[in-house]
Amino acid sequence: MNQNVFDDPRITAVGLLVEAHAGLSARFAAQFDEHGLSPVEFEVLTRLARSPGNQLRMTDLAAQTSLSTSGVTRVVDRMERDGLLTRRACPSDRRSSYAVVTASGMQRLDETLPGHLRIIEQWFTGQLEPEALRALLDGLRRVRDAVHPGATAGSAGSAPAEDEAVAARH
Amino acid sequence: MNQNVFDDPRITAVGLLVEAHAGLSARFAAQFDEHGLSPVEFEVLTRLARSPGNQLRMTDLAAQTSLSTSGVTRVVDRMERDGLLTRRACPSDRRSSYAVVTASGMQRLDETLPGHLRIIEQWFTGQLEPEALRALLDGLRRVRDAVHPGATAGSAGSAPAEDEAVAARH
DNA sequence: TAGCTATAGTTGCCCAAGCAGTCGTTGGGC
DNA sequence: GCCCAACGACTGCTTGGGCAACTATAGCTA
Repeated sequence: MNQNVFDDPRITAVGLLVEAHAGLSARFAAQFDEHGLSPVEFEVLTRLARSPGNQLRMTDLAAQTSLSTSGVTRVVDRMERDGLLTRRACPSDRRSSYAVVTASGMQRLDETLPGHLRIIEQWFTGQLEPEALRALLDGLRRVRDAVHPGATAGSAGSAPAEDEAVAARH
Repeated sequence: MNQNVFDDPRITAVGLLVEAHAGLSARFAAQFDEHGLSPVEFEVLTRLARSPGNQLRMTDLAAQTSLSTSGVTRVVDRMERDGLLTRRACPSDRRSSYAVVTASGMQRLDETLPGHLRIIEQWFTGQLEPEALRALLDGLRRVRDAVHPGATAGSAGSAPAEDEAVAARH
């Protein structure tokens, strides 16, 4: 077999993206863990916290996260059990329910966020000069726009503001 | 709560990285699936195929992939069942065994790789002019070097050729 | 208003993977 | 040569998450 295939610059490029992502994710996970949160829980918490009223319908939450609706049901189960979230009935549609961040949940998030930002700074954004960082982010944005975050977010319809979120604005 | 925290450029930066990665991963997974492979299986196959003799000891394979040793045991189980791999006893150390790619495994890989490269080209490298791509990869490399892929790979010792790619060095 | 279809959420079942414990093997110290 | 700590692989147990089936509600159409 053509051994050189694996030296193809395209393979290398993907390798870099994957490794950078994996490395950062590991750092994040370790810090979340210090605050008793899993990566998904942190994601859920931020998504809710940035939404009006600190709440979101289960489906919308699923659309904004990396989870399926059944996945959301279970994460919310756990987080409700841990007191970070509550379910609240939707007055206008009895099928729907909101996941709402509790005071305790907000507090947990407040405790976690500063460290999280520090880690991003330390291992990601702070690694590059402003100009190089800008170039990196521009590139990522173009790739992101191409592959469409639809895979992850793409909640068509009711999602506010075209989504975005852990995403990008522009 | 300070709503603006979520507009922090650091959060946005991470969002871009995560979404670009997730979007690409989804495309890859879909194409792998067309060839009856999961992402892990593809990773295992490439790692072995690029190693001398198309083989690697279980532990080294684990070190080069995103899996634990027990994870490797099971993936290799499945792939052996499917005829893509075989286990071979290590003559010099009876504790170790090699995972070896079979002819059928190599063929599967050959069928899969061209499409994979095409997808990388189409959604990633081909999205940017050469200069912008170079800048993106430089940035990724610096971040990767900082977070050390050690978290994912870190196979000290016997790993061949300093590797690269989805891997890590020293 | 009766009926039909689409939607929101939950649950049963399954699978993939990690951790920790086990067993056999090895190699160094003496 | 003997002993013991370290190592390589595998297995039991548990956890997280997806898909598909199911229930209840909405809302359109006639």
